[in-house]
Amino acid sequence: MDMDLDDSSAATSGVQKGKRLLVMLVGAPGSGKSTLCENVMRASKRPWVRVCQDIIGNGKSGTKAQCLKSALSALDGGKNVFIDRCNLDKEQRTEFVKLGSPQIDVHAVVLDLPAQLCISRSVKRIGHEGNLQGGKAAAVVNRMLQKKELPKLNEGFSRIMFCHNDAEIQDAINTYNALGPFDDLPRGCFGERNHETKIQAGIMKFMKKIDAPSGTVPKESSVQSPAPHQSSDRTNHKFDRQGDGIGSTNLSEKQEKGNKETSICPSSDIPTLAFPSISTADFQFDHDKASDIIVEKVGEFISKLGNARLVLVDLSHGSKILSLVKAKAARKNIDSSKFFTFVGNIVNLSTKGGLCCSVIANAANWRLKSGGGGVNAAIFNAAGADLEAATRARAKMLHPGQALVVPLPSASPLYLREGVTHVIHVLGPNMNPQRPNCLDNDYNEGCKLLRQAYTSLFEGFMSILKMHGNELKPSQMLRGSDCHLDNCKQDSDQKNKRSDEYLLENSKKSRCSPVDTRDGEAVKGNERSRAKGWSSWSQALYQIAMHPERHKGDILELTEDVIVIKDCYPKACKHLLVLARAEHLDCLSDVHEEHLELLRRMHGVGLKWAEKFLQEDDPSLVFRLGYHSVPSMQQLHLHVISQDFNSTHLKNKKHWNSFNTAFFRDSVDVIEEVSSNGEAGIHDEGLLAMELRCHRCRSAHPNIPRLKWHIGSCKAAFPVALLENGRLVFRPTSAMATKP
DNA sequence: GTTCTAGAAC
DNA sequence: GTTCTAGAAC
Repeated sequence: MDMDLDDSSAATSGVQKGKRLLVMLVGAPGSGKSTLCENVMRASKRPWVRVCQDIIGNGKSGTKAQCLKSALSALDGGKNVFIDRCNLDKEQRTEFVKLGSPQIDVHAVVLDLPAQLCISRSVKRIGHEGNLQGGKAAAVVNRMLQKKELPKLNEGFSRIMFCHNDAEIQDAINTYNALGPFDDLPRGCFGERNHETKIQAGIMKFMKKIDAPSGTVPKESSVQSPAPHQSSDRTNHKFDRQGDGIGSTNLSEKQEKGNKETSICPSSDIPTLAFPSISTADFQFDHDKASDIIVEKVGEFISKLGNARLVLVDLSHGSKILSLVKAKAARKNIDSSKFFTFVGNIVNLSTKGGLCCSVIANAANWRLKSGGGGVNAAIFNAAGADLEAATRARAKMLHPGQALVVPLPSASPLYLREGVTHVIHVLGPNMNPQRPNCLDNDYNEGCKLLRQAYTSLFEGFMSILKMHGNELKPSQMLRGSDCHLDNCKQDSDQKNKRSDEYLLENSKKSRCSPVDTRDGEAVKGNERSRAKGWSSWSQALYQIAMHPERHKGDILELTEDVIVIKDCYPKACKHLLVLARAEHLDCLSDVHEEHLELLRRMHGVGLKWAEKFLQEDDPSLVFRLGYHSVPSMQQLHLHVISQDFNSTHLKNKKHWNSFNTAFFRDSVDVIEEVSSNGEAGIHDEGLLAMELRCHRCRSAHPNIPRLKWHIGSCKAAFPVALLENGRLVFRPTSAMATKP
């Protein structure tokens, strides 16, 4: 037997007589996977082998391929196998699941414990097999959990057991310990914490296929639910559809019965996006211009949507925008079965209007918050708190012209009642001086942004179609007498997939600063900033870069292409900014190959000032030069900052993490990346919320005062990564001071 | 970006 | 009670 395999002492020589099991453990470091294995292997009546990637390479960390080979060999040898590795995403699991066969059941046991608990266990442990302990463990666990993708039955598992605490882990241990050589465990998902159980019960009832697992099943057993079903096989032009007079079709009795019993709305086979007219209500955009743009954009996208439909919805029968769009669409010969207008409330199109739309658009506000009035308030109210949370998890704000696709949580009333699976938030241009970011009647910019908004919206819809398959016909699964649960699950899994792929923004990049938030106050500032959403306070550096003559007292150095100033709120003993003087260069994401020379000059100037401080002020200082991935202030600026971080202005986590996580992009790396890739990597703003760690010894600290107290005395060497490639600048005599 | 402050954490 | 954070307002 290979060194990586720990045979169960209770059944070392045993060979499995009945079906063998491959049990994949899924969980972060510190979740208790190895402990679970040990406990089962100690007491089980079956012969088990543990395949652990941390020790598979002659007692050291090995590869997935080695694990696969060992697992296969153990299974062939008649053993049951635990795959003891994190297996946190589907890709990591796929190859192992393929080892399943009629004689080998593949199970997953998910140790879905709180991240904090896993982190604290990982940080504390010593002698870990994979050497994941102490400081680096926290970062690793955090990173892994961010990408976590829980297993689903349709990956090929016959059984998945979710454990959320130690008691549930003990249940899992008992379950496997109790298994005799010929015992089987019930198939399905057990202990999953989501809201889908209720729906499943409804669906199962509707399908008359309730079939509770038996035997040693934990009583909370459930199976995954399909998404709300599109259960009608015909279109639903039932009530107030405006326009071309296509006849209405009433829902069949069976569908209505099913609908009533399951609380799931009937709908058509045809994927449909219902959207309100963007910007024409509260944002007071001219209706004639808006209707031109709607028809233009619908015409552009309709052919790309396959069999999917677009429906412009408005509450009012006398809606001017609907009439205009209807007339213009007819003149343009847009296929009225693919695009039509509809009078109704967008949050009850199915139950009150008989029009089933799996996707609805929301005329959102920039904060992506509920409230206000009109469609935004209606959708957030109808969808419940889950939509707010799901939205929040994906983005905190929108800029005019952008859209954000949000899969609607399955517990949402809008999902359950109306069959809405996705909401696409869209922010259009504002022409109302009483609302933020008013364009002051600038219809050049307004039309551009409105076009962008519809492009973002329709592309968002296309991304949903692409992901879920244009051709899905869940209605057949519901109706068909031979409907098989696995098919339903597979479909549901596809429909329920939650992924960042849903994020879609038409704007070329995410803007770099929050917009002015004040209702009723138009944002002043230059044209470009307004389009990008820079608010007045965030334009201070831009103003200096463009008008240095007005800021003579603040400027330390002025050249043709750069300006050096002191940071107004220094976060360290020495903290300068080197501003680029180029127009249209707001932040790192604007930087491309043509700026390489400028980047090098900025670096050179920054380095010169660091060396000046080292020679003339304090030779013990250490400097770092770099950019914030997403700056708060407009105009590309290089930070030259000493690493003492001794400043009263350093007050919060964001301050610290903006200089001490990957959010801070070292100038040398930026130059290298732009040189080789044409652009610099932008790192996630989520890094700003990470735990506080000393930049030298990497120790974690609970709050800013404690961290500052620590860094005041920490003399540990800087991490190796910072010492490489001239990322840190020491006094000139140091061998480490290098130029890129 | 900062300031202010409610309320969570201690 | 005080300290600290995080979100809103600017």
